[in-house]
Amino acid sequence: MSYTYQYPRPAFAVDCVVFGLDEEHLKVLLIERDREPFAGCWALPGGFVEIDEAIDDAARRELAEETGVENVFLEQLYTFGAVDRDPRDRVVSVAYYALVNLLDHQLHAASDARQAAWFSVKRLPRLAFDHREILNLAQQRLRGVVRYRPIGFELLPRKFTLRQLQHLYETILDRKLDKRNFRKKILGMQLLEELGECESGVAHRAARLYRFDRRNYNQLVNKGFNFEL
Amino acid sequence: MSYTYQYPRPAFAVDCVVFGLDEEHLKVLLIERDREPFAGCWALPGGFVEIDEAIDDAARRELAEETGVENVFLEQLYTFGAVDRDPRDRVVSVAYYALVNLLDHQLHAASDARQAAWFSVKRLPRLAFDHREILNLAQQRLRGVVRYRPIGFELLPRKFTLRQLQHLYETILDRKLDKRNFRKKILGMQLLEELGECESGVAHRAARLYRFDRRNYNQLVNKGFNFEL
DNA sequence: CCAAAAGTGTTTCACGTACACCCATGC
DNA sequence: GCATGGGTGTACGTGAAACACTTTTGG
Repeated sequence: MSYTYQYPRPAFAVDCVVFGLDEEHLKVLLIERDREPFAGCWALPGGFVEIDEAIDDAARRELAEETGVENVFLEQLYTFGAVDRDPRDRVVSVAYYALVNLLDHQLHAASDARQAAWFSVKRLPRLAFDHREILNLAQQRLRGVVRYRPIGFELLPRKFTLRQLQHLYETILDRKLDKRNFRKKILGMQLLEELGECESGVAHRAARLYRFDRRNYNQLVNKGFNFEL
Repeated sequence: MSYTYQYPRPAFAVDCVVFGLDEEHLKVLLIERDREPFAGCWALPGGFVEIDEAIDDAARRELAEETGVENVFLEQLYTFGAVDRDPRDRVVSVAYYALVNLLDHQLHAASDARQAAWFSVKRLPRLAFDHREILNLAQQRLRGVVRYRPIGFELLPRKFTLRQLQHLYETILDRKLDKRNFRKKILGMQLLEELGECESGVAHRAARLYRFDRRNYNQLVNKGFNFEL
């Protein structure tokens, strides 16, 4: 089966930069490619868009197929279309970034990925194609976006402590924050619902658990509220 | 001549949302389509990307071909890829937004445009395809971006008065600003070079002319400065 | 001389920032 | 009992916001 057009067309792909957070680092989900070009090289999960498939859907599908990750926060990042970014053919790729809670997802490599694994953004292997450039832009976007939209929560479990939340911002923004000022500010926004529970299994005083109150956030936005770290 | 591929491929286009500013309104540059679909309908300038052409280059080329507008500030906005956004065929379009000084550009409709004209964003005709959606997103992006990047200047002549600059922000952000506070803040940033000249031909006291000091802005950024309105 | 916009300072208030100690828990 | 992080309040300074009058120019 083949398809013929009057003018040549680029191939059309998606790539996903999936961020996760552990106790130490900001991490990104990579796959080891099973095919040429760059077979054996680490790369962003992604692949070609089907002809009857919206781009966002393609990003979610490829992510699920190659890594097992599903139902996550996903937004378009940028479209990369340098003529020579793929050695085989002209390939235009719409890059997405996703935020997930690391522990929620069992990784299942499949499709044309040999394996899928988390890498610290500070210790990355060599990446295929222009994926390093895509990743850099995604990290930059993430830094910009967490400061004025409450999406950092996507990286945490549904119930989390203020310590975890502060650690999240410190990791992404790459600077220390003052504990008292952070708590004052974030609690003052009325976006966190205190659950009346505490964490357990820690070798120190257990911290209170909170969750992001999306309903109240939406109401506040309607009244003109702007989240800002 | 024709081109054959193993899998079907979307057609691949660009569209440009070109903003300009006059004494009254924020305006956008539209073309009247000469061909089906939507012949006779107003639309964003744009067209198909050549196979050996970077996407940005395609946006600039189409803009020049269809409207005569060249050498402008142009950035990628978003990629639109709904399956049914074009009735003929699957077409993915990378949208760009551009900022120009209205008076610098003589409009020359050509290529597949019958005419090109400026429309106030508050009084728009019906637009082809999903161009209204693209335009809305562009306007939203513009509002977001002028507040923390000094790109508003792209909409003004090289020499401008503080009045014009304030009017620009009031128009884009759609709210009144306090004259004294605005002047204090913008002059305090040391981004404007006073030219020692005044405007002429006005029926009131002539205002001083300034220009944006890009060199100094770049230096300040290197020292950690962040523009913020 | 009238209309129209240019240009200019001060006060007030909110918010960001800096900073240190006691408390609860697990081991 | 000790190590580890949890949790809390205040003082200071900067910057945003509110606000009105005089000056200049063209017609």
